[in-house]
Amino acid sequence: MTRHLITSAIPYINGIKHLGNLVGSQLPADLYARYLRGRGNEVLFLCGTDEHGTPAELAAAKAGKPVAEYCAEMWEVQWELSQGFRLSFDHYGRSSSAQNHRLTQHFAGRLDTAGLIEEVTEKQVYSNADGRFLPDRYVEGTCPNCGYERARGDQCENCTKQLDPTDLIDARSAISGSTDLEVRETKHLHLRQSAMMDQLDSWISSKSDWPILTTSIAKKWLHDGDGLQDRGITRDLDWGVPVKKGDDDWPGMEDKVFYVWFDAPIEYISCAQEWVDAGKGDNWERWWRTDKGAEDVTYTQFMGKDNVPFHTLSFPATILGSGEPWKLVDYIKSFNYLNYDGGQFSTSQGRGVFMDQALEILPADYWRWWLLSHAPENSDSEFTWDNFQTSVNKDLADVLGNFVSRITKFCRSKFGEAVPGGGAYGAAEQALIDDLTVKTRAYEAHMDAMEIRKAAAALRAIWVAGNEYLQSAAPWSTFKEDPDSAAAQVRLGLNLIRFYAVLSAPFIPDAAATMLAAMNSNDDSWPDDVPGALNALTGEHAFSVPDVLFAKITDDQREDWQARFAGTRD
RNA sequence: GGGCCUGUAGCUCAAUUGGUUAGAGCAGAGCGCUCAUAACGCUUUGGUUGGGGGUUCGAGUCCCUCCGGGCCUACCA
Repeated sequence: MTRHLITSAIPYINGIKHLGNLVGSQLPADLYARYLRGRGNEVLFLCGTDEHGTPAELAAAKAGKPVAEYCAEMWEVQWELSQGFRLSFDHYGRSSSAQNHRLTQHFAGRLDTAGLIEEVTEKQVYSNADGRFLPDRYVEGTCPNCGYERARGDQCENCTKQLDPTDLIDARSAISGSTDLEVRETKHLHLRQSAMMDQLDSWISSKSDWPILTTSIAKKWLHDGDGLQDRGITRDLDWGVPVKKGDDDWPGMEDKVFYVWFDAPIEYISCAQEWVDAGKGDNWERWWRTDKGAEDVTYTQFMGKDNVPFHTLSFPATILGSGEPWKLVDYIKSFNYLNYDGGQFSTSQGRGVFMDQALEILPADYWRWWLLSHAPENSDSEFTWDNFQTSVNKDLADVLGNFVSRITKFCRSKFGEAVPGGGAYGAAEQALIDDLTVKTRAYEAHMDAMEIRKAAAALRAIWVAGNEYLQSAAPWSTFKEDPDSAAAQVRLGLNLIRFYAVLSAPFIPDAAATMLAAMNSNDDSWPDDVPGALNALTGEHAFSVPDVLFAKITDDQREDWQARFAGTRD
């Protein structure tokens, strides 16, 4: 048994996430957590909401609510949805928690003591009408290069020229449209990442087994131009972690907060404290402090590719720079994007399927199966309703669901609703058991390597093997001549259902629970011993015939949903 | 502009990292079965691996070039 700390990138607070967000971090993290728990490992799986920053304030303003209230409500919404998708977090925290405030301030103090914080006076655009400083991309205007009228202050998306907000002609606030802008001086703290470039570089270089997507992004930042740049870690905002050095005030930094990307990853640690404070655990340091028991922890992070720089560089710089023995990440699994029917999912345009809508139309298992078996691991992948309907109907309804249905119903009609005890496994049964042993080990190898699509294919092959066996054993024929042999065949079939329930639980937990319950069993131990697992249910053990596990998606439903989600939300 | 990823059968994806005749699932065709959600099983048709050139005994894999798709580019997060 080993100990695994798993975190998913924490989703931003300003709205309900779409399926692309879900499959990019939380869902695969959950798959891995469930798998490792299933195999008897000790797992701490943490996630939460990322609540600070300009978009949260704007979303709250749009909703007409104080930002704290808005975030609290959205946390509740996201939490409920995560439960709906059966995401098995040990704790779902908040980056706005008191624990995270304290720890963020603690890290800042340590970094300052280590000489890694620099105070820099810089010029930023201030909007008098909005009463706030504007991030570059919240300044809009006409591009001096191409004349595009909606260029942003950081870059013109029409001609891709890099811009400075002061370059824009007729600059205006993207928030209010006000042109009453001025450039003001403001003082900010910078994290001297440049001083840690070599240390980070050698650390990244030691991770030869990480996905190319992860290391190539990190190395690009490390080696591009003059190398890793210092980064501002404070902002002129109201909502966030107040700038302090540990418990002490930071002179000159009153009314400022830490930048969301400084405090958000720290929430991974704070979340473990929240977990303890919520009474769910009793020692968070043994997961996070290598001097207090975390030296044997394997830490895996899951995230979309857009989050990679913060997890490979900024957050490690924070941890290493503190000079304290915090646990560093051991493996980063990053994902490409899921596209929607020929384009991108779009939160702003409401294009695609969002988590709440998905659960309104189908149970979580359908989505989990499709999303995980099509996870965008090597390149962007694409959701289409045709593909979704076909995959779900074929894999879940026909291959797995129908298998459960045919064997339980056959047994009920010939032997009644108890495992028949007659006969004994013969050569054909042994061949199946041997085959399943090989296939199970292959499935485990893919799961261990976090090769999600391959694991899904391996699991499906395990389901298919059951149908192949039933077809060749043909207990409906055997029964006429030799009821005892048919009994053994059916007994193996029923054992397969329990076996499938255990193996499939990481992907489709609800169906797995239904299958296990139908087999009237609590034994969900991982089949390290496949022959033993396929002899677990013995004669006279009562079971029940479950309802249809997976109803098929009809053509009408598919067309309906395709039309409903093509345009804008609502 | 720069960097990275990517292009394989009608569709979604593999290919032990340069090694025999490029494989699966779905869709299509045929056969079988009748326990089952018109489900299952078996057989089978599909490929000039985006185009072109090069290195090599050997290239989907390495190099060059062109074409297409995507992401990132540090103040959105």
